[in-house]
Amino acid sequence: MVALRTSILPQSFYDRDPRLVGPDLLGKILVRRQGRKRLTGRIVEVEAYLGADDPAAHASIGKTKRNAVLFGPPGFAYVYFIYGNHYCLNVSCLPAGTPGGILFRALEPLDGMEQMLNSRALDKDSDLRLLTSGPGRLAEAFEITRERDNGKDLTSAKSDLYITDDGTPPPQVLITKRIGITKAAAMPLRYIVEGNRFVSGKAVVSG
DNA sequence: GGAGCGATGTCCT
DNA sequence: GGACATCGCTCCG
Repeated sequence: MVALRTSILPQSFYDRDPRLVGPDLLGKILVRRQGRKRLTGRIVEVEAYLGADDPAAHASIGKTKRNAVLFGPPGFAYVYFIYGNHYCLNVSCLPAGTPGGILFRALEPLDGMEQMLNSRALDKDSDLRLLTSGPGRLAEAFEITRERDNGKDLTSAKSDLYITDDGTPPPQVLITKRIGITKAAAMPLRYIVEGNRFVSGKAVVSG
């Protein structure tokens, strides 16, 4: 392994249309810092959610107490609770006043897998895709909750949750329809790393 | 391996 | 009161 320079993605990275931020996030690394230890995972699947023109987006109904982070400055965590069971992590995009965000749907686990297994209540010989393939799963593996993380600055080294670029070359990106929504289901706003086995849903068979 | 479905809390109308 | 950016378990083939 070549030693690569790792840096936190700055606010300017997120101060763009989610359709540009989404594909650029693939290959970057989500980091949860817990004292000396870290949980990390490479981002392999995200979805873009827009504003008033995207009926599937939480922001489409206008600013509410719940979705306020999406209307704030770029680079902040929007965490919501869904189906009575699961948290989902997003990052805000575009300048304050203009809503938009990216939903994190799958990671390839790197560091701290033992703790992720524990958080997910899985045993050691489980399929590792069960750790972080799916928005609810990755949130649970990284112990992400609304109470703890909503509104957190993901561009600050002071945060215990942030996203880094370790210099890995950009992956081959595949664009598809979004998953698990009923409105605006045809919009091509899902971005995945082609062929990566940690992408959620059906295994992507190459060749 | 794939379709069907229940669980379960929060938000908004 | 209904919808919901999910998951894991059944049941069927």
